[in-house]
Amino acid sequence: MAKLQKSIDKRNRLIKATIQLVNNNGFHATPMSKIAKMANVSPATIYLYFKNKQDLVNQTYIEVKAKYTAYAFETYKNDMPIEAGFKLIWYRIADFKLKECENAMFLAQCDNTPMIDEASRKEGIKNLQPLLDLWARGKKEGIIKPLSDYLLYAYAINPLSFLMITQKRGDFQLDETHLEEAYQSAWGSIKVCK
Amino acid sequence: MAKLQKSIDKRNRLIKATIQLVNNNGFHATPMSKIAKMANVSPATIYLYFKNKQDLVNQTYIEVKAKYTAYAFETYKNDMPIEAGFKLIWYRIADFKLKECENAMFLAQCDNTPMIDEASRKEGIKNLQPLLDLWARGKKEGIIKPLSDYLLYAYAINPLSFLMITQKRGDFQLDETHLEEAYQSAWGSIKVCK
DNA sequence: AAAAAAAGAATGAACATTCATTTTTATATA
DNA sequence: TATATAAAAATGAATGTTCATTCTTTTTTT
Repeated sequence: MAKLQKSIDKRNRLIKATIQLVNNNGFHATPMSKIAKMANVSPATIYLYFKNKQDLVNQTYIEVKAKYTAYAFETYKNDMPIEAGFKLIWYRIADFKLKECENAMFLAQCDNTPMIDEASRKEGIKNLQPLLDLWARGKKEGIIKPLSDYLLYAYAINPLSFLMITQKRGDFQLDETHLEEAYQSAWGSIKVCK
Repeated sequence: MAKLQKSIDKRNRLIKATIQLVNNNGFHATPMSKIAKMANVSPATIYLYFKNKQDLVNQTYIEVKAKYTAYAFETYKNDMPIEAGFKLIWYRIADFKLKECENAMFLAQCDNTPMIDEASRKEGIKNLQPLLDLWARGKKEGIIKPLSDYLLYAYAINPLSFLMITQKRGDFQLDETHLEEAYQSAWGSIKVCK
């Protein structure tokens, strides 16, 4: 147990270092040697945990994506009313993007560059199912516009990534008021207008 | 004239090659030698046109951003009615993102990674002024929600980037119908609801 | 005392940038 | 107009560095 514990801890430090360094410098400008140093480990040790650099970043992506969706759906029950359920998930996602900024920035970079394997990307998307189910239910009930999931995601969820990035750059502060406004815009863009 | 013409042509080829290679491989996985080869030029020649690799990518960014905004506002007049003006600009932007996919993908990658200098990024944003002016006018007239420009951009414009990327990945096809739906979502998220 | 984990140093490839020449272009002269 | 020459542009090869990965040895665990 002690051994396994130690290993997991080391692995976590490597993943954490990868996130921070890739956020600041990008994937290819992040040398394995720096990751090792930040994780207090020898460069060679990384290869005991990961096959190579690509594998390290793929696994990091999958892990962060899983953490993200776990957080998003933690308190959601799939029999909730549509709008309440959506609001809950939306605020959880917003929360994650603002509080777990490091993780969210990492995902944004992965999702907008060719740095992640196609397979790992697919793997990461799976966890979003509960939201897609909610939308399907909402469409059936005539509450949510009958649009492609991609369109719904583009308008209801993705703007949060943009706002997080501008916030991280210091151009803009996303406070409580803004958050409520953003939610209204998100809901306004996907709900059926009466 | 012949000489200058030739130079501009070479510079254009270098910028085009940079866009294509960075789109496919990312900034740091794109060697100068490959850029040179694709532009039919010696590696050393690049340094006659650009100070170094960072300068090359910065200038490419600024140039593409300028092309993007020029296209967006080409037919817009600043005395147009709010909704008509917005609709015009929105469709021009959509058009650009779908037709000039290479250019748009490049901008998306630049805007979501640390690959561009802060100064060049600022430079690129300036050209967006006509849209901000339109929004200011719309807010004054009570037609557009009194939100921060960043929020308006996040909901009205940025989703197009996400849709373009998913389209490029082949996950989703953004046809005429979808485009109309997307416009309705965009306008729905920023217009004052009556 | 054997096996597993970790380490630091070594290896070899890739790369940005520069250097020494060559080629092209522009200019001046006859 | 044709030729010589200076200047500019372009080149391929060289340079020195950085880096991912592996190798050999040491340390820790069982």
